[in-house]
Amino acid sequence: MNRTGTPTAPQEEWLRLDRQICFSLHAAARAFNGVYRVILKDLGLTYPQYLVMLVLWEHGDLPVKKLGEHLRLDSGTLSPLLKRLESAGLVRRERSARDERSVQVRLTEEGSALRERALQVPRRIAAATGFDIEEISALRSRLDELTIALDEAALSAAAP
Amino acid sequence: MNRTGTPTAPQEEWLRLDRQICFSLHAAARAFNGVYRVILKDLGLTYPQYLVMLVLWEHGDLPVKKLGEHLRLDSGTLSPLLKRLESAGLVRRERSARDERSVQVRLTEEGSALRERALQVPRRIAAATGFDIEEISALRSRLDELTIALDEAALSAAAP
DNA sequence: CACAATTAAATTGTGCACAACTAAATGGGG
DNA sequence: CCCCATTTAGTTGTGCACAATTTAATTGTG
Repeated sequence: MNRTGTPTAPQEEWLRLDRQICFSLHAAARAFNGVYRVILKDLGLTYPQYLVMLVLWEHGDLPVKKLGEHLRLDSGTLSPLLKRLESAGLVRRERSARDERSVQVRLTEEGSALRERALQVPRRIAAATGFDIEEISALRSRLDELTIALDEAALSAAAP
Repeated sequence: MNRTGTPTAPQEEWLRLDRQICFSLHAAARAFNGVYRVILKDLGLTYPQYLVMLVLWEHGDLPVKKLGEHLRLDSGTLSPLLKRLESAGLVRRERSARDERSVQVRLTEEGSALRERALQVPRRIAAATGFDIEEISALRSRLDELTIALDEAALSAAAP
């Protein structure tokens, strides 16, 4: 490799590197998932369900559409997930009166109350990473840059 | 926050930060997945299938167990995935003669040949990230550290 | 040798991600 | 005012991740 990032290594080498980076990200996401799984078991939440609850706790009641924008998830993922949160008694779903296409997701008493118990989660996760808050922030920034770049690339599709 | 990484922010603030880091990683993994999906469509592979093929191209034929160790995946995930790769004609699965519990995964001619077409994938992915090779390597190192720490934490389980 | 413990795959069941499609409500242009 | 494009949720089908269980082969130990 050289300082400009222009590939000089043979393609074989690139294939090996590709395995490393895509595998690393994949593995890290699953490792995170595993730690959350353990810690969230107490709360009866999965990791994606926890993400939904975090958004609702932060922003209050939201239509499914807005929830999906915050989380980059579509109704294909959210509809069944919200149905499970509803049968767990944490949210209610109500058709909006103003626009009958829209479904408002509302925290129940129980859903709001769960927030108190969730307050200890981030500390435990941070402890599990062994990273301090600045390292976490730095990594987060890198990942966000990456996500933005990748989303753009996915839009401009599959040109070689 | 302060320079030691000791939390001084209120728990409320931590909840917001937690949303950010776990969300960032989750989103980055899915964005990566999306770009691979587009690029791998040509090859008729999904992202996890591509990971399996990369390991086989690099290490040659392997038993399911070893494959799982390289990828941190168990037979619950690999068995159906390998079945799909087999019906796509890319691998064969054969019970080992020496140890009948073990199943050897072997590349077919077609599976080996696919490697040639895969050689262009990493360049296209790297282009999509917009990162140069050193940035990618640095990020990879960070993620690997994170994965190791998280795996350890998951083992020592759910102590508050 | 016999038998219990271990190991390797596969299977089953749950949940998430996403593409493709459907259904219903909305809103703007002729 | 009516029709049609758009918007919002939901549904269906495929594939992955993982826990729990099952089956079969192997290994270790008395």
